[in-house]
Amino acid sequence: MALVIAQVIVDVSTAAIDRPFDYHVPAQLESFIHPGIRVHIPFGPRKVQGFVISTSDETELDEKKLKPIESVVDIEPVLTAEMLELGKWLKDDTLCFYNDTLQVMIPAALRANYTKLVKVENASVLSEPFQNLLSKDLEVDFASLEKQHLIQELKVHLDTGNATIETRIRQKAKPKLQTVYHVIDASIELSGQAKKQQQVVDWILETNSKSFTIVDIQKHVQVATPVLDALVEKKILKKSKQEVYREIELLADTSIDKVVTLTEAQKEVLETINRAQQNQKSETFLLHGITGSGKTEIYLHAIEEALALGKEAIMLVPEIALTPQMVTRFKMRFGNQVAVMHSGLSVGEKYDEWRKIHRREVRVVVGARSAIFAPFENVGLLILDEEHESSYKQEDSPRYHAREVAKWRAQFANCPVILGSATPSIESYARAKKGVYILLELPSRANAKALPPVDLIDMREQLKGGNRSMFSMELIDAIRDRLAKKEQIVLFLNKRGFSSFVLCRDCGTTVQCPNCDISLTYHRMGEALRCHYCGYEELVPTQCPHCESEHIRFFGTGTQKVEEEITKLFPEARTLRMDVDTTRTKGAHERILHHFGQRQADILLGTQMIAKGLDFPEVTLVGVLNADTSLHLADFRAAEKTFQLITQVSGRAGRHEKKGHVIVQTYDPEHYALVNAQTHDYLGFYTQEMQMRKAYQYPPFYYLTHIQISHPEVITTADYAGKTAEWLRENLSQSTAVIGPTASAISRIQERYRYQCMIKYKREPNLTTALHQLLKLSRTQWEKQGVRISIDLHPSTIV
DNA sequence: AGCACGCCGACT
DNA sequence: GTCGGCGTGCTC
Repeated sequence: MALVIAQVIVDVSTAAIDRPFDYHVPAQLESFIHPGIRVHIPFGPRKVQGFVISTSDETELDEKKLKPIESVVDIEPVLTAEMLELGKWLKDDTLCFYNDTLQVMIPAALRANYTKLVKVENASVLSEPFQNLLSKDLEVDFASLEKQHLIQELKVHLDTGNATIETRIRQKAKPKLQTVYHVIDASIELSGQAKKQQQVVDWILETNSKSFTIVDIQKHVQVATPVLDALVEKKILKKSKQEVYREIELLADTSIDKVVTLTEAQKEVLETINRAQQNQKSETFLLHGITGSGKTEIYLHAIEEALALGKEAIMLVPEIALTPQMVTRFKMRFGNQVAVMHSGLSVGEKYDEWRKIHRREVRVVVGARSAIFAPFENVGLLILDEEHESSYKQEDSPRYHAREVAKWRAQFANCPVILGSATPSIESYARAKKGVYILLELPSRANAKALPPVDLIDMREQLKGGNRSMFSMELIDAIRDRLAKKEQIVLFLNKRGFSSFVLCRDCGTTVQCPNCDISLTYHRMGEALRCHYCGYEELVPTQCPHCESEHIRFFGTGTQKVEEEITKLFPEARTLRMDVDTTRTKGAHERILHHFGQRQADILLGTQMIAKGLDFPEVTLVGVLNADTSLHLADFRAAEKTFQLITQVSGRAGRHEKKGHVIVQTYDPEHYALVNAQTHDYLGFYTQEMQMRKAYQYPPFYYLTHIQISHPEVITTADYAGKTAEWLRENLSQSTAVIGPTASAISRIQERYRYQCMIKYKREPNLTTALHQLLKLSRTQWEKQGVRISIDLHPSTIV
């Protein structure tokens, strides 16, 4: 009999371990071991989990060196063959380890949790605190012993063999189980005293039930589990556990899905896409359609085509656009054929949605970034709505971009990708112009409504005129007018790169985070100051920590402050505020929008999260309070982001019968990003922005790679950043520019100073090889000094 | 990443 | 004399 060997990627993310390890497959496991199955394996002195990536009947190693696989974690593979391939590509594309890319493709619930567990033979010889920690099967967590300073004592018992240590591998969530009662024999006689039990039996006979849950019966008979258990005891019922999915709450809004007849323009676009689907062509379409042009309707029809062809579809939307409105629309169209994945779900809920996909119970997935890894095996269509959104890029390792993953999967599956947006990213539009993508345009609104007029209000003029509030006279008048007409208003506060902080008016001190070089952000809730980078939190001081002055107060324009001013200006208006503070709890997001949709408020005030996807017929005024904050970021995409933002919010006004109006307040009304947003001129903006990108040598004319060096001491950081730049200049071609090192915009995060280098290049065939060498150099020589290096091959924001 | 093996200072 | 510090090197 052939010797069976499995190649395993071990769940340890380190360079030295980043390769397959061979394991012997014991005979009794042979039929279970397939690529994509996870296994428990001994690794050195410990036990870990790993992914089987392939099997074979030979090994290059000495056979006797192989250890056997201990057990399988899964019955069915959690990763398809495609995923194993995708992971291999993705690790090279993002410069991370194979294990990282495989882990990112499975739901968090399945990722292993390792705990060291101490088992004791004889508890009576232990000290009292030690005994108190033990569970009833004489086990205790190693970490809790450490906390109680019982390691010394443990060592003694490890030596005598009275205690042993083992690693326990746990999963974060399990399938939810529900108790089901099955009827065995309802004809058994009950004693006259058992009234409740009799009621149950009567109900069973009446409805002729074969099985039911406690929830089912409680709708008709008031019973608790003891009664049912008594019936189980009498062999009338039998109890069993059954897997159920966690129910995801949806505030149903049936008005959303009306069957729409497509316009000629929509039909044409759809036909082009469907042709690619039918011909199994892996093409990338850039669907450029202005807000309200009916892109979603095209997605829905294209998905229908995919389903008709017997294929599956994945649709990505940015996190904040994954509104209940959007989800409901999909649920109404595709019923229980859809799984939904977004960050609002608990780990368990995400796991359940993932299992629906895994078991092929659904054929459509709507979700945020990570839904691109939906384990379908017969994908026919991939869609990224709002393709320009930065949330498609994961900002920590593996730093993947969902757009690139989508294109890879499309090529693998021979199917099209649709990138849709009203304001495509400059890179994507440039690619479409070059013919790399196929450009599809929807230049007018589906209901032929004109885009709303946009007024740019120069806030400098307001200031000159003596108006020091954050509302211009024009905006105040417009709000007053809409309130009188009982129409709704959306006010948008641009908070990108902006937050409220505490400032001492006497000495000018701002309260800084002790770990990061950044001002703490003021949160009214709990009167706390929080660091947005490390989570540090403290109470708002009543005295300046520097000069002890009591004239310390928070500054900056938070949504709460705007809300106060609205109340002052318009006492009669009902305002809903939507920001990180009011949407922290589960479902809060949905509730606020639902209330606004039900017209329980006149004004919806919010940040980024209200910029997208909202469609309320009564909204006729959109106000942008401060267009500038995103304009002056130290980021080459600042203008692009501002243009996109203003265009997106403007699209919220007057989508239906009533005419809309947009007021944008700014200190820089001549800026091309704002002027082009005012005239709804994407092409105009694109043309000017491309000139800037060309002049300053930014993407899409040049590629960028961002390298960050960090260390607890500033001198060491600067020193190694210099070494990095020097090394890059020596090892990259002449035409490639290495910029820096410079201190990062946030010079310290979590007690580590940060310096960065930027590589600008047009063609650098050896880039990844060189970067691998740099990483190796850093690992072997710099890491000992505590220097950390992180590389982002295609940075989307530069902070 | 862990964990063991291995070589030099302060203690019963 | 031993206990224990953390440097180095390996994990199929």
